[in-house]
Amino acid sequence: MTQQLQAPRRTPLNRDRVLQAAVALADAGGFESLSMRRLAEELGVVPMALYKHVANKEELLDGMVAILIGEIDPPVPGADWKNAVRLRVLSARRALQRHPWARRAVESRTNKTPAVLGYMDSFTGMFLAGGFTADLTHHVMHAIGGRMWGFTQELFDDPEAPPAEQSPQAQAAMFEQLAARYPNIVAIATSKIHDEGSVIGHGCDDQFEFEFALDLLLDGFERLHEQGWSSGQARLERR
Amino acid sequence: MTQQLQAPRRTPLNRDRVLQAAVALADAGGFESLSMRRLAEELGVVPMALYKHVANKEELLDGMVAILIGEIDPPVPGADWKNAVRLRVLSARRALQRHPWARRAVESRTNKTPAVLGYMDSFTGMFLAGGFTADLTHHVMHAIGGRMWGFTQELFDDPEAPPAEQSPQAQAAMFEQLAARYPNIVAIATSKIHDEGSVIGHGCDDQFEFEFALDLLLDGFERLHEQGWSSGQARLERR
DNA sequence: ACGCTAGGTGTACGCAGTACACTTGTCAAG
DNA sequence: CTTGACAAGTGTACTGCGTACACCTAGCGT
Repeated sequence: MTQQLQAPRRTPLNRDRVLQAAVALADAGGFESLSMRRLAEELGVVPMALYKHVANKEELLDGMVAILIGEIDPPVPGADWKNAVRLRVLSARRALQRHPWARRAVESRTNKTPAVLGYMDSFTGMFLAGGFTADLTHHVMHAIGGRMWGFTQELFDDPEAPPAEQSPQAQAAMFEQLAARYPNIVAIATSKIHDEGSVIGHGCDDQFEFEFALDLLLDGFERLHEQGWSSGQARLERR
Repeated sequence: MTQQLQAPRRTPLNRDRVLQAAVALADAGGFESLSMRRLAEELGVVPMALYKHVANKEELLDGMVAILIGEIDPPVPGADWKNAVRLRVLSARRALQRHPWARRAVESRTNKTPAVLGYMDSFTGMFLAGGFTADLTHHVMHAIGGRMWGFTQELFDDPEAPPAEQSPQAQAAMFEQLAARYPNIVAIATSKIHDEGSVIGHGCDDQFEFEFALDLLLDGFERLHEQGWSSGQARLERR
């Protein structure tokens, strides 16, 4: 009785609702905009209330990463190792793209929560199941590194915000200057324009770039695997 | 006269001294410990004084990255592209290791300062000089991504701080649990122990891992280059 | 002698994370 | 029905951060 009349008596918080809200907040406003205070406000609660459910902000981030990992597809059952890995990495990549904050979160964490370990373990298992030696698997896991998480250092992010309005000759002058200072960058940018009939600063096909590197690595792994590569032998062969 | 008697009249700050001090501070205390206030204190000056020399903290970080880039060796003149790239990346890696804060700094920045562009340009030039097409060079630059900076996402960082003192049977129980939960990770860790006669948590040979992935990529680049690879053709061939 | 300017100061604001002491609603045991 | 333990939420306060803005001051060219 007292309940429905006065205080709306919102359902109490719990760890999961806190994490979900944090994810939603970061999805909407980016990694930077996620603060304990804003999160609390979003949940209609005083900041310190959150600390009944997560120990501190670090743990909050760990929990968010765990949610992210939960969204990555498990290995597809029937596939050979190469396809299995490929599909899974691309699934991870999609998850990352749904949650742009995640790259920063993963980078900032010294990953060793159960969720992270579980993901890495299952990932490792794909190579072992494919007949890789533990040795090769180990190095391969290192090599795939960040890519396992579905991202790479995006180098050519947004190439120089919209050029603002500028007279054509000013633009040409600017271009001259760029070409003088960074001839090689301009060379490859120019070749792209030629291929695609697009304007400067068109941007790259991130997905293509990502798969390019991924497949290069996977092909390399395959070759080593077929050759019975081992790290001991490799060490000896190093100049 | 007034000078040498009273106020010690320290030499005035300038942008360079500020940046150098910032680098020193971050070297000593890590990325997290670098704040404008601490930096000012280190320089014997009030925080706001720094803003006469750098616009804000972002610019400070950009300046620090520029210093870092300055420490990377230029391309060695005589070498073929592969060696040139390899040596340069390893030089970048050494610079990164001298300045542990740099990974975070580079990650957090949306790199397009002149220093960064200059480095990328010169890097690009190594491939072009090696006879790579602009097309291949472009994708290769993406693929080498973070590695160009001398780091990769270090996944297995410090594997579980020193095990603390614990009874042998407690340790064995712990191991059982780990093995049950993360069988694959344990499998590769165990194989490493076997090879090297070392204890658990020995850690990885980061340098070896780094070069492993680097060479895998470089070999891949070489193969594509020899085959006259082009992205247009590659797109067509994708399933 | 004078005022401009570059470099340094002081004060203050809003935001962050979180320690610590408190109230309050719920429910099981006496 | 009382009680008192406990989990959830509150309020206040502290420290540290980046930095806006007004001010001072020494040294210089005119």
